[in-house]
Amino acid sequence: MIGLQDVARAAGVSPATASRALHRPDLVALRTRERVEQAALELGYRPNVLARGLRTRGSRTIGLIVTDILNPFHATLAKGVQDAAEAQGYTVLMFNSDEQPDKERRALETLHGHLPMGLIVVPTARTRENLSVVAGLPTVELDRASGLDGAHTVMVDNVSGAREAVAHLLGLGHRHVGMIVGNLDISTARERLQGYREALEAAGLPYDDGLVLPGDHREQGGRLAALRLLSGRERPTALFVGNNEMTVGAVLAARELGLEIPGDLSLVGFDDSRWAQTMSPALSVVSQPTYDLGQLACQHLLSLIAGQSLPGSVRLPTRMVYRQSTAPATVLA
Amino acid sequence: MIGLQDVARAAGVSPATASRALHRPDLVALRTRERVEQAALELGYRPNVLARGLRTRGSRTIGLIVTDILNPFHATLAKGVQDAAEAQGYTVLMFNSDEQPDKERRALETLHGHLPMGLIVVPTARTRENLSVVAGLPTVELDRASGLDGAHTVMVDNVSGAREAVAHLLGLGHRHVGMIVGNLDISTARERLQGYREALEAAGLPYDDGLVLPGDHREQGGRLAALRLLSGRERPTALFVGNNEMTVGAVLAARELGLEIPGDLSLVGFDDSRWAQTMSPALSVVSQPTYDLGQLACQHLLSLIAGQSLPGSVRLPTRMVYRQSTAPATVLA
DNA sequence: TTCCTGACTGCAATCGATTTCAGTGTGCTG
DNA sequence: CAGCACACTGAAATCGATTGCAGTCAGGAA
Repeated sequence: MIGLQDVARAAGVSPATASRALHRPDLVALRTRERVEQAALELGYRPNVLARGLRTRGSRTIGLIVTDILNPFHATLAKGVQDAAEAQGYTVLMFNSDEQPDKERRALETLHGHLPMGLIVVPTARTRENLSVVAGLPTVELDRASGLDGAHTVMVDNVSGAREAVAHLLGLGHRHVGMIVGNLDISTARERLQGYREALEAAGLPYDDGLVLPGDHREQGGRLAALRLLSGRERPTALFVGNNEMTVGAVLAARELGLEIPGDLSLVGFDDSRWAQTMSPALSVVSQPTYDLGQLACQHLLSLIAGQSLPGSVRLPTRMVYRQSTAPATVLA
Repeated sequence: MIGLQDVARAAGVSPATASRALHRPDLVALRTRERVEQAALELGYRPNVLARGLRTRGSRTIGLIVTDILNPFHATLAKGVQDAAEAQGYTVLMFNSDEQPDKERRALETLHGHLPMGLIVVPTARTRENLSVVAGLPTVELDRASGLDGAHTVMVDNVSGAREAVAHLLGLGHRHVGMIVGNLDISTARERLQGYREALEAAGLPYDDGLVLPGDHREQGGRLAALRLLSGRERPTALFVGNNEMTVGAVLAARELGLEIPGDLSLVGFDDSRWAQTMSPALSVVSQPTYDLGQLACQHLLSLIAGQSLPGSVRLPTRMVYRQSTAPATVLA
């Protein structure tokens, strides 16, 4: 490995000068600097990030923990974060928590040893406690809020997104609108449920516990919840599903039960995706600016690292996308 | 930050002994070791990976470069790699090349500074040259072969997968089977084309240049290629598409042209996915053991790092999945 | 000429963990 | 009782880059 030593020797200067030439150009005579730069180039010098990080306690590295990289939503978040980080010369250490607090904790511990300069995390149910592992590290919570006091969060406006979706269904005349909600330990689930309730209230309809079922944010959980919800005697004629994977499950459940969409069942999902566009009928969804969310979180974090003080919480708007999975309620009277 | 110094002081020993106690237990008296372990636990000691890596030149870190994390195929590869790495206590530094040799090169340079112990890369068109940046580093090529001599590769059997898909279409009576092939600088594209040719040959049919169009591995490229292929006078009655994203494009193109699948056009894609299963008609595909591919590549790399010598190339089989996007050719006479 | 200033440069310490080498002390053998 | 081997432990060097401090030198002022 080519070290700064080698560059210095080749340029006929001390390592100290070589170091300064490369990143504090104003402190070095022009001709010296040129010699060093030339030597560095010729030798293909790459600074040893470990040594530098050790000395400066600044690794130009940030940590990212998402809950499920296989979920395109999270993959897109990750891409947004990475692109923004790379643009500023930062490297991202990415981990998966698989929604498991234990894995999240281990990821945090591993991360801690790498001395990252900041952290972006999509919280799990126990992030609030887990974050003590990296206490003091600038941290941004992405997509969800752990509930930690004074935390910086970058999220979408879940309440109004959900409200709009449910209002749309109610506007079509549906009176039994079910919801598959997700794990209520997680802020997005709570907020989307809140939006659902607000829409009902605005329409003067009562909130019915029996129409709201939790899922586990995965396809299987969505499918099971939908099967139960749609097999009851008073089956809902419309369904609002709280995340993308569970929506797949709900579609599969409807097919299993022989329910036509949107004829027998109107469906709206939260978060858009490739399959939501290509399936038939194409799915109406609450679309999120996912990539922007990731980028913004990263920029926010980098500002934080730079010592700027920023508003604690950022909300991006969602956008309702109308496709073919919703239809007016048939009047059975 | 709690350092080894602190642990040593708390345990009343020298840093040297503390270090040994934690990872060379046989060299330290039992009681000393216990004191150190206790102190480490109480103080919440986490080794500084930077310092350790600097000293040992072994960071327990591996690099991973995929071409597009937004593509679920690559996301799945990445998950496989990460899970396998984590199981062995390795941390993964992941980068995206976005299929661009320049970005790949920058990723390699950044990676190099982090002193990873090995590298897994999904090659782009110019990986062969780019790899010189990390010359000497144990490297495994994943999904594709860069063509580098003596490289270790973990791939699927593209030729036989493609052959099987095309043979299926031919078996249904199709005589004009088109292919959207991908960038021929990339080994998977070449191999899948090879399979296409072999299937034609086995059926005694001539190879027709006009039926084979390149795409760029993205949705848009697939769509444009399909539009051209399907707008000609002698339009193919069946289409084999060489990767997942381009297949979406082909489906969209068919819809634009008002072609029914499978009535007017039989379609087989390479690589399965969520949307291939939920779209209607559900898409027949050549399915790949994607997650296994990633895991295997990582295990292979870790063995390499451990100094074992291994077979240079591993091939996993594909599996043809028959769904509803193919039908017998209508006899027009 | 002498002294001073300011622009550069180099020495050496530093970050934290590992590891070589040189002790120290114990117990055992002859 | 002397001598030795062995089991432990600690001092100090090391990895490579950065940086506080001090030194050199040229040019200008007095």
